[in-house]
Amino acid sequence: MQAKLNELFSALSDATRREILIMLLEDDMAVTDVAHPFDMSLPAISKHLNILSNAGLITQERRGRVNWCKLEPDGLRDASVWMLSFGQFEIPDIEDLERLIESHIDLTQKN
Amino acid sequence: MQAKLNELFSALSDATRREILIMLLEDDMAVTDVAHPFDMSLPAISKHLNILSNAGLITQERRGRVNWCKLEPDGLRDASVWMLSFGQFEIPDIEDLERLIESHIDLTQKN
DNA sequence: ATTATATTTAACCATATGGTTAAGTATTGA
DNA sequence: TCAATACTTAACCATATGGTTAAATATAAT
Repeated sequence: MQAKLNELFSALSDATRREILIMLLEDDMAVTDVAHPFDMSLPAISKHLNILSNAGLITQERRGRVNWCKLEPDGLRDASVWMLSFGQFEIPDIEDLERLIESHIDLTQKN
Repeated sequence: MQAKLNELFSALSDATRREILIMLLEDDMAVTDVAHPFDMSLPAISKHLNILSNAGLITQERRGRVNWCKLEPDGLRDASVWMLSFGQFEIPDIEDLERLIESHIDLTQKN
């Protein structure tokens, strides 16, 4: 359990990886397409995707030469259970939430 | 924002630090007392506490020679907002939640 | 004044992390 | 069959992380 949480929170602690997750909210993507918006080499992105896979946040399915990346919807569960059971955070301001959701949408549309 | 989230998730990615947070749910504690249950030097714990402070998860208040550590109730807010806005995790099984909360209680009582 | 307590700072170490480039491996298209 | 595409693997590098011990600092107690 602790090891799993370490992996999960650690995977979430990198901004590139969080952006990848948000991109995958829209749709499944090939590795090359995930890499496209980033100023970073393909192997670097490949590593990030492995980290997200190992944390259970995405799955990858190879079809031909394309490796399709998709969100694992249950991936955040353990982390969210921990945070809820910890129970010390405020119910977030609904406007914060809306602002952030919109910023995700801006992000996925600016490409 | 991204830097703040990096710091937050990164602070949460260590099991020692998560345990410290859970201990502080019970009550404010002096650094030495925080260190007590861990098989780790005092300077190591001191570093962990700094990381938690910088992430905004705890505050420290020096009174005399004792540095009192207390939970910062709003500390998890940004992280929880991000996770909620991401919105892809299941509402956790209520039994998972109860089991975990009890495990926190066990933890704080076994001392 | 001296000593004990509570904690931090400094210097160090091993391993982990996040990036790079270059080379390797399948698969697809011409 | 040959070349292009879509990756992954390997080797490397700089910096970060999480621990250590030893020394320094500040307060409290004797």
